[in-house]
Amino acid sequence: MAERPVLSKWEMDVARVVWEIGPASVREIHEHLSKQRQIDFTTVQTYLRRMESKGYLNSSLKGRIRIYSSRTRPGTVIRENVNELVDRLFGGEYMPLVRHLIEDRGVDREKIAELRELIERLETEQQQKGTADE
Amino acid sequence: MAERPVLSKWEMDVARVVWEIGPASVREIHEHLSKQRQIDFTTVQTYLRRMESKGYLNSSLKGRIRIYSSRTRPGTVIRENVNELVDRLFGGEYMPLVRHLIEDRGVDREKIAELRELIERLETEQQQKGTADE
DNA sequence: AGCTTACACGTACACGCGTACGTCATGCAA
DNA sequence: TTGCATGACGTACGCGTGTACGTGTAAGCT
Repeated sequence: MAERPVLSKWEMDVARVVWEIGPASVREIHEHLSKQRQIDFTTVQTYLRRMESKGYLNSSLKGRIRIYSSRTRPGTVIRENVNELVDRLFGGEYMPLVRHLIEDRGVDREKIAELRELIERLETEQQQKGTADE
Repeated sequence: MAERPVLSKWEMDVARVVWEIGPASVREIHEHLSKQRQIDFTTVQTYLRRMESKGYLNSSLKGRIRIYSSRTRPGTVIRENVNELVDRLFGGEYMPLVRHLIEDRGVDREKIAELRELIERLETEQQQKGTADE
């Protein structure tokens, strides 16, 4: 578990783009981000540089163009961030967050079905582990 | 929905204490926090000052002691933070986060029961709304 | 060959945050 | 009544972050 400095708010957006489009030049990443918000080319460049030095990205020169690629999988970064929030806001317990989410946001039929299916699956997995114990 | 500057990482911890113990002096809050981590009295004082100017706290002098109390309910702040994270990491969709939480952390029997109960309840609520539609 | 464009890279700068010191006033003890 | 303790409040400082400019250089166009 690499001990990385955290990604800042906006760096995270850059990371999301890199995950989405894969290894890419600054320009490509910038173009992608520009669709979502006004942001300067060199600002993106700075983000990428910093993210590389933080260990989140790799880069190499292809000709005179620098290509950045991700060193971290989305799942890892998401987990780190979610854990952080769960610790901070819910004292490390994640069920209250689950509860908050579905109570606060509300669920339609579709989501209920999804949840139902999910716990169905988890229960059978659980049972398999369970039979070993008893 | 007051447009407040966000609470920083550590300010959040202070907020949690204020929510927990209610209106309190700097010293009381500092003592509470000290149990969790080494932190200077005046640092807490600075946090409280800044949090008041951000609109999260009220304060008044009781004699020569300043008493801080919360202007915001935990639910509100939690919601803001969770929304922020859901936007940033999951593009605004909260179900992927629910999924992430229970898949990543795993659930024991107890939690499955809790979930089951929760969606049971939601379903009946849903149904009541549903009958109006059809 | 000279000019323009595109890009890398160093540098900058203001603001927020985490942390704390120093000063001044006030209340209590001797 | 003269200290000492306690607390408020102003101030500071370094680091991270959001943002971008300026300079140098290489590639392509004329």
